[in-house]
Amino acid sequence: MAAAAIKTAPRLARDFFARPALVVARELLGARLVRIEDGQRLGGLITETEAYSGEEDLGCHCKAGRTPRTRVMYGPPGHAYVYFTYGMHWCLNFVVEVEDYPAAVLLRAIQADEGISVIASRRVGVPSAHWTDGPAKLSRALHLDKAFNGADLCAPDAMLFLEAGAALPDSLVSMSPRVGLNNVPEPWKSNPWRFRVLQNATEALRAG
DNA sequence: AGCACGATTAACT
DNA sequence: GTTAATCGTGCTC
Repeated sequence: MAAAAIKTAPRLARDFFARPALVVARELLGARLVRIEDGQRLGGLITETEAYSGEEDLGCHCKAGRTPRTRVMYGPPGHAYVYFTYGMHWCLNFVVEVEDYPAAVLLRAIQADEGISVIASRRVGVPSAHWTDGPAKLSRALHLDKAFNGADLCAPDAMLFLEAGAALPDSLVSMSPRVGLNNVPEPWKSNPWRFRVLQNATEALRAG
């Protein structure tokens, strides 16, 4: 797809994020993630998210309460929470709900369509279908790391932000348990707080 | 100071 | 299906 065919849309503002994590996670599907690097737009349409909300959610990092790592999740909504895991991976979240209540939406996959040549250079040897189909993969593709932890997504000069997309009907969305919570007790392990755009719908998104 | 584990990925068998 | 890579984080001693 030619870059010229991509239309910019209104940015998602703070009030979009200041809602329950489950609502934000669902509505982010179809929205556009944009990261400005060296004056160039990198990004794509969001196809998979997960919701994490509250200290009582034992799948959430904030089950440990306020710590140096979780500090930004207790801050105001509309900021990035970027954490490091497995000794080598960065994962991007968006802080949601209200200040002093820890909640975030994990970005698990995007359909990249801007800055493709830059993304390709970071994913040498990997088929394009797998460039950004995992939380750590998309962070690597867009060069997102701890430098973005706490970044305000709603600032006028933000280098990382979201743009509104077309609303997706429920028929194109699947809900399932969150990934990677194998040692987390029920019911949090099985709560269907993972949201995905169905495969065939992803193709439709790509076509526009 | 030491330890076990992790909101993952890629490369195996 | 299994497992190594690799180190920050939060917990225990």
